[in-house]
Amino acid sequence: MLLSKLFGKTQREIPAEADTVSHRLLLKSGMIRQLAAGIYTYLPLAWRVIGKIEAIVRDEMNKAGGQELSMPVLQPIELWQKTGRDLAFGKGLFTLYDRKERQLAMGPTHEEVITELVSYNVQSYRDLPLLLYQIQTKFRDEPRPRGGLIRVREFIMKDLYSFDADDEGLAQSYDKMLNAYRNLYARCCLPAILIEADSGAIGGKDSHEFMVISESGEDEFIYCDGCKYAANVEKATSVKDKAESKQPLPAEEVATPGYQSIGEVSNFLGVPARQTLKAVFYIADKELVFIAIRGDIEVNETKLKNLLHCTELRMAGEDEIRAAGIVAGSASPVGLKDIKIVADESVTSGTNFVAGANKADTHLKNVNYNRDFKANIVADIALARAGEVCPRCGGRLLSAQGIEIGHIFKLGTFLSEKLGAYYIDASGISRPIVMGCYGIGIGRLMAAIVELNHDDKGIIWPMSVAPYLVYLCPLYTENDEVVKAAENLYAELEKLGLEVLFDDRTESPGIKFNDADLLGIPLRVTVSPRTLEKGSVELKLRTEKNTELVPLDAAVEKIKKLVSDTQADSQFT
RNA sequence: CGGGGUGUGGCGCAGUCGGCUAGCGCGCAGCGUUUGGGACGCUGAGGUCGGAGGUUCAAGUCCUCUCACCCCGACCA
Repeated sequence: MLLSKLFGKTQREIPAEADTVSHRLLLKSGMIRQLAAGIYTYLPLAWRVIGKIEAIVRDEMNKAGGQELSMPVLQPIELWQKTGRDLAFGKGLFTLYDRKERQLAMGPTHEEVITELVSYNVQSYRDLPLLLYQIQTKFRDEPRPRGGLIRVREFIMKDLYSFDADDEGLAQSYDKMLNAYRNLYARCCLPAILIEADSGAIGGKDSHEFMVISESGEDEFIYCDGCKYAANVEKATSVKDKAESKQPLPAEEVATPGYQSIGEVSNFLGVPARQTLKAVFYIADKELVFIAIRGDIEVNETKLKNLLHCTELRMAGEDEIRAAGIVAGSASPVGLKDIKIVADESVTSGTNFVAGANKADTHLKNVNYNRDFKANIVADIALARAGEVCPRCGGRLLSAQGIEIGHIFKLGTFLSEKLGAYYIDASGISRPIVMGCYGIGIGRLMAAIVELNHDDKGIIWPMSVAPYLVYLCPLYTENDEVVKAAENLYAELEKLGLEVLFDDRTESPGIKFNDADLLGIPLRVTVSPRTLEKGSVELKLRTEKNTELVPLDAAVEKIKKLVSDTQADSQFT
């Protein structure tokens, strides 16, 4: 490809709104352009990268036994109503009306469509297992797109759906995908970390995410160096410092004039925060819920939401709390009636807590669970934090910020039951098909690769996904010798099928080198009067600092070797 | 949805107390001189100042409404 003909220009300056590394570099290199919030055009260079990532993903899916197909973007809303997931997605669903006033959803994912399809095509256990996948554009009206390609509203996604006769079959399919994912990330030079995850709106039981550590990521996960434990904060559990466990003392009121927050109250009374109980109020699908949790622990809203089986959960406003007759600042589960109380496990294991008294400027000392109050539900709704103790091995937990580059789910049978996807087993009994689904955001993957492979000069594409492998860079293009040598090289490399970006522009060396670095093409080949004087060309890998002079007649061989060597390397990173 | 911010050529920005023809840098086009890490000179093209309404002799500048985008939060496979 001649650079002079390539559509898309590198930018000297970039829009101020770009704040993540990948967003900046993809804009500066002229590879993407934003059309609206979370909606991007991929220019030719980016599209080549996308194509290469897709090819790797496709290859791994096929190797695992997947069959590719394509499904509609436009999906009747009734299909979503059947599974109830129109509510789970809520406003995240892009919808529109056709001329007959029928409502359609722009597919945010395709479990409904594929399950409907499979229900039609599968009747017998002999038809199972089945792995079907698609690589398509999906739509989600995210409340806040961000980070360039990290979180968008229109995105290319690979989704594979597995269909098995039973849980054991599902476990096998799940393992196959786990394996395929590991391979594919390795091929893309991404050090992906497998973590336990919450399954969110999609439902189901087991779920894992693949994360890549990056400050541009929007997920936090907790992990342990001692063992393999790693989980999204939404899901993570931890062992907290113990509260005291002594003989319960008689409860007594104490005056706490003007002290409301846990910090203030524990300070004033000289009691550690873990010996206090705090009250937090949520509105779960319009119902006010009282949360009792130890003062030093935060509520994990994901756990709470799952526990309450609600679709909408938010913190209650002060007026809503007051309307329920509760004294904000001194709220207490003690003596409370007619309000659902959810207690974190932490409140049941300690003794003699300080809690509110439901009376202004007053708290209660020596409050004990069971004796002084009871909860409707007791469960783990605590947020795990770095520094706490690992639930598996007793080590110290750490936390990291990351980009979610893959999410896999054991769905089970709830979708097949709702959509009538049943099969007849060997003994002639009708059973629901057991499902799994396995997603990867292709564009986000590209952004993640940039996040993890760059320097202050620009992108450093791994050979496996680079838009071109060789950046052919003649200097002093008014020099006929240079042009001739470069054109010969170009022809020979093209003949070998190597993808070459030929910088045929009459620009100064500085501009050419800087563009080469910015675009991140793995191998730069410089031809100039200086190199030709020695009958050579200069080779430089984007990953390396130093350059190497190679005789003209050996150049093609050497380039070929460098390209295939690094490509092979990258598969095992 | 709550909080904060920004909208002026393709990109980055300036524009005072309302004042006359809306500027600068980059990029773009032409010519010439240059050239191993973003050269220089000259010439030139390119603008509904986000939009609507208002105040005024006069609005990029003031007022009202509105739209878009960004950041934090909520939210989010």
